[in-house]
Amino acid sequence: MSGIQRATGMQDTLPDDWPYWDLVMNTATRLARDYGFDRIDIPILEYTELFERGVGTASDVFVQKEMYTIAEPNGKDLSLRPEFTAGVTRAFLENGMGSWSQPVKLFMFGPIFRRERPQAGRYRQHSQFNAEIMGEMDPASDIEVMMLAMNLYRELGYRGLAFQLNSTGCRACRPAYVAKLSAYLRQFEDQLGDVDKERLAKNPLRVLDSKAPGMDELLADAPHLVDHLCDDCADHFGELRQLLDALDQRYTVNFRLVRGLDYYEKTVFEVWAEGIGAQAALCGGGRYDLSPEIGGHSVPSVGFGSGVERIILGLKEAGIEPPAAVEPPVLIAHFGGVTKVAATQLAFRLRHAGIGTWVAFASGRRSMKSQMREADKRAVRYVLVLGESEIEKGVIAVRPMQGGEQTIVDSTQIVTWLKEAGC
RNA sequence: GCGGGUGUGGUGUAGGGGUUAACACGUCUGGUUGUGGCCCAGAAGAUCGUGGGUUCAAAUCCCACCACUCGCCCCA
Repeated sequence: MSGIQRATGMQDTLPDDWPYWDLVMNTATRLARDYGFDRIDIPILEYTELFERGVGTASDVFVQKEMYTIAEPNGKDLSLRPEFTAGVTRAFLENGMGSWSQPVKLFMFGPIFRRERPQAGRYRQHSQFNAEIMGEMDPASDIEVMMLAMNLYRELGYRGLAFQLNSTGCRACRPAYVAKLSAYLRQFEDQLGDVDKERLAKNPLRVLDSKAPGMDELLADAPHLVDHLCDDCADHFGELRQLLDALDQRYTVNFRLVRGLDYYEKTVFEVWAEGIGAQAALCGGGRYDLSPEIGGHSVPSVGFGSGVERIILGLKEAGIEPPAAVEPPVLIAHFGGVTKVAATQLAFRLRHAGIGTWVAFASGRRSMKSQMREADKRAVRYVLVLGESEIEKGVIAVRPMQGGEQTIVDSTQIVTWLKEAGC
């Protein structure tokens, strides 16, 4: 087609998709509230500097190439948020949440923007469900966040879910490990692809994440980060695993799980499901402390983000159907003129009474047959026929569309009648 | 930013140089006096992604671009 199209990587969410969105958002909200999380909304636009200092320290690619930035006359550029974490951390500090009852447990929904190449389950604008526990170091808080994600997918009907778990250590223990890993990888440098050679030079941890063929063999004897944790990180990880075991949760300690945003420390995790193209991860999360980066005191936090479009894609592939949207059970047919006026009045009377109602529109005359066809396509339960003769007698002809005899109902009784019929 | 695939009415497809671009589904109207689903009749709707080029002639051949799509990078 010609004319203006959607911008690259943007999606229209059509009416047929909304049952899925309702299902996901309602389930997530209910679970989050059961777990003691409160909803927060934060701006879609923030000063670019926030992301530069928050996310930028971890992933310069994000900030330099993947953010949508709007130049402002005063020089304080704004950017569409590429993730939630920097924004909630800012909101935490700005609203003095450090003086609320600790920890602060928040969840949020909303669009996220990243200027990357679209592919299956990945868009330039996508919506995330995020949950964060802020101001708490206890590994039990890691568990709550992880279980919120897992149970969300379970309740939605996903099968074959698995936790992928790792610890990325902390400032104290990670550098020594990275040195060991680099030394190991340099032995095989000539076997690495261009991309991995560059990673080895810039950020060796990311080589672990490589999808290049032959990496399994190459990394077979690579050192594992979990074997090189400091006491603090090792204790945290150990307790986390104990708790997962106590909850009978299956998980894979995946030494190659390295999150792209490496502001994470200690816990990192994903939940994997099969069949979403190359995007197996339904969510990604972990422990972080972004607050010092943006000028605050330490706020140890743990959270995750989950892409709603990706969740829905998986539901569709698994053949999981959401409850159908509730459509009006009644359509009013008329013959124009005074009957149109009466039909319009009746429609609003029914709607005020809480009965969903369609009215047949017609700028001129319109055959009963045409209106009945419309009623059939709209799958209503009753057609209320309102013509001259009905108006004269003060009645309405009620035609049941799913079988049964057409009946005459007194106009004053129509609401009661429909309610009793279950509308 | 890099690579592969694809681009014909709303949707799914057919047509592979020659006057009115076909089919199915969908949409709308009608099938006598005010009544659905089946059936019948009819209508609307595409300058064949865009722009160049070759040719007497291009939806059909060539080039470029764009979009969509799958994957890489990165990530939910």
